[in-house]
Amino acid sequence: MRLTTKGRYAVTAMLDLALHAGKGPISLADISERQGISLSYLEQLFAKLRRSELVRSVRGPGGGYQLSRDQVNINVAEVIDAVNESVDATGCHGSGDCQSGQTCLTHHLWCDLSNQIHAFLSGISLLDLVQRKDVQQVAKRQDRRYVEQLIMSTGEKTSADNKAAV
Amino acid sequence: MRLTTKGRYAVTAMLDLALHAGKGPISLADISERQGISLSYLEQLFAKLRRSELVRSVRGPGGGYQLSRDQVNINVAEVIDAVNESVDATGCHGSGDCQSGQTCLTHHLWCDLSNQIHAFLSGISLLDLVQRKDVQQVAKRQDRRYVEQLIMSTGEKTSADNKAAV
DNA sequence: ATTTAACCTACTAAATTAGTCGACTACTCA
DNA sequence: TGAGTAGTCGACTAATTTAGTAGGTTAAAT
Repeated sequence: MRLTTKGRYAVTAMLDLALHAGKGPISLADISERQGISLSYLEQLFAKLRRSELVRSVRGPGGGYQLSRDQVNINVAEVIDAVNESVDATGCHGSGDCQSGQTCLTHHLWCDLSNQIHAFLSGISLLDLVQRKDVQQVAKRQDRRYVEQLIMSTGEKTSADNKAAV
Repeated sequence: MRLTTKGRYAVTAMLDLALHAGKGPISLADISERQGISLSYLEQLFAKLRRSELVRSVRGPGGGYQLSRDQVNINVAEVIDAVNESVDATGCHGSGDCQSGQTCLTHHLWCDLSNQIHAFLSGISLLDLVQRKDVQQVAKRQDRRYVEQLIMSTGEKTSADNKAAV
């Protein structure tokens, strides 16, 4: 079982998408900015998320990504699975041939744990997360920071060319 | 959070110790043989288990390791913590400074998951495992194999004094 | 004294993570 | 039509961790 920044980044990015849903496609550059994840790394993760049909992409200017399903129908376990190839805690991926073809002493323990974790994570949808108070607070802080940054940079570049107000 | 062979090996080895308790100290060579874990690697793991005071060692011939506490008072989470430095699922180790000093969007989610996993694993003692049917069956198979191997090797040595076979 | 087995340190190969870089393609808008 | 935006793709890299090796030292039993 591995639960590293990879899976965490994926869930965070998907949650960012969920939080900004209904405003058209969200670019990876925006997510990168808001969540502090490198753009190129996000590209890799979203390639997998797209293959798992969790997101849809729109190319060209104004393009980006959108959730391909309703927020209530995407759970955290799916997202992690998509980038991490499973939250399995066994070494034999559940097959039971852990010790030279036979089950090891603790095989069933890890199976139980895997089920436990999977049950927990698959019981949490993106909608659940979006509705959490702590998530909303952090999102608010991030959006504020994001807009400030935008004004700063556009102010420096061109004073008139101001396309995004939010 | 990492749950790899490292933590699994540690739990397996501790369970082996629990299963063969009351027969004096168990050598790492025996555990290595029965559980298919490299001796040198076991040494590293047991150095940590000893530092965490989960096992006591006896040096010299007939020496080995013993559980330092009653089986019912050692749980799986402790064992993993001892070798793995925690089953924490957050990237910030619970401190909440995940995104440049502030909590990231999904911080609380990973805290919840960590608690969930910890609660599950700390609720399982070595005694619980020893009493499980599936564990007893695997242990029986391993002991049988171990005795067979022992007879084989001693029989070959005394007859022709050749130490390398199998 | 010899053997056994814990103890300790340092090294290594392989895998994985977390990224970078550069080129290319699809699309929009002026 | 062409400039610019943003996804797509593949290859490459640095750092970290895992899993395991190797070699020696120390304590105890016979």
